[in-house]
Amino acid sequence: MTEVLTRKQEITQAAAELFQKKGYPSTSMRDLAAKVGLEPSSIYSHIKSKEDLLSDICMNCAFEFSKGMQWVLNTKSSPTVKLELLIDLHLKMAIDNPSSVTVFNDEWRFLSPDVKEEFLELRKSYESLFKNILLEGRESKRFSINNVDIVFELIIQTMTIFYKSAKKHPKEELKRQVTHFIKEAIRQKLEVRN
Amino acid sequence: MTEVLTRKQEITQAAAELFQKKGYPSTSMRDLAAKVGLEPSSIYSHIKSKEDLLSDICMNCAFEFSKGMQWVLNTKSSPTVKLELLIDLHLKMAIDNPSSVTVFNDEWRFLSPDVKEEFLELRKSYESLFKNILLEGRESKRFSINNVDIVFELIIQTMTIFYKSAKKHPKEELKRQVTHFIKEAIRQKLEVRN
DNA sequence: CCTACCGATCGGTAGG
DNA sequence: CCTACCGATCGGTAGG
Repeated sequence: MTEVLTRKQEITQAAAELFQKKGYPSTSMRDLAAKVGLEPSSIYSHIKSKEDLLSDICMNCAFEFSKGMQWVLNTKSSPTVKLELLIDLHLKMAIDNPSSVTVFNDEWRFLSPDVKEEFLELRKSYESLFKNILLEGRESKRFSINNVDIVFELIIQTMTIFYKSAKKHPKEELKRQVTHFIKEAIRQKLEVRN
Repeated sequence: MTEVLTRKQEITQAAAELFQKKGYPSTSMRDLAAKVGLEPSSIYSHIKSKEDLLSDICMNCAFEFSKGMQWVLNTKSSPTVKLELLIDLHLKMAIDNPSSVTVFNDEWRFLSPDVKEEFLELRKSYESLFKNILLEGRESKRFSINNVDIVFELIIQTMTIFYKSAKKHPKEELKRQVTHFIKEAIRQKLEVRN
């Protein structure tokens, strides 16, 4: 039973690596078969379609991010700490499964319409919860944020460095620099009274 | 004579829009032909190959960025002003030709090996000049930058918001927010003497 | 998990 | 700029 899961997971993992390297549309099932040492048609004993592989990878990441967000919210910590925990979450996702997260980020537009709709709903919910933390931080005078939508996107883009450069820099260094960069960018300057 | 150029440019522009929307590998010459109102084979009266379209788009952007960098360096202004001008440059590129810049950023990996090599050389040179400005700012105590390589990548990633969100926000608002975000992120905190 | 095979689509050419 | 067409490759199925 674990044997079946393992085989399918092995294929899915190999697919994630190929989708990352070559992109989803130009990865062929023959590429994938060669990578896992099977004949092309044999792949279909384990998975339903090429489309399903992409769905599995993207939706899995989406759920992991949602779960991570719930965990962060449950800590009931300050906006500053929540933001730090979210940076950790994005780093952890990138370190644990770099291929899947890259595919999740760059190849989701090739999802079939149905799955894409579900995917975008999850993402929208995640974005909304993230922005709430930024708003909370602004209202409590911890963050200096003029336009929450723009700053949210800036933070998200900033964190993509985790999987675009994960190999080039040590994990802890990356975490320190990114956290510092983001926190300084939105730091509330206290007025100095003379 | 301008007629010839115009027709080719029209096709290249249409290609950029399709490559952006569907990705290079899954854009077919039949898609492109339909978009410009020709039969598939007629495209080849104006361009040499699908590959050449991608090369034109990517290399053109690369040269424009290089030219922009030279212009900025020639101002011989302070690192702070140079950084602001580079942010303007990235914004201007994204506004003037959003499709091409997106393709330049996301689809260059599909360039043929020869062109890719040339492309990466141009990019490496651009990165090097950009980092020099950051170093200059750090040495003159204007920027607080711990790891130049990481901060460079953070800034570049930050600026991708220009073409990922150009439609969602007014240009001037985007420029103000992004410039503020980056400058605060690397701002040198002056020590306060009591 | 394999052999054999399918219809569809691809980038591109010949010839006018 | 079009008609006609090519070989290659695609995702996937039938049948065992």
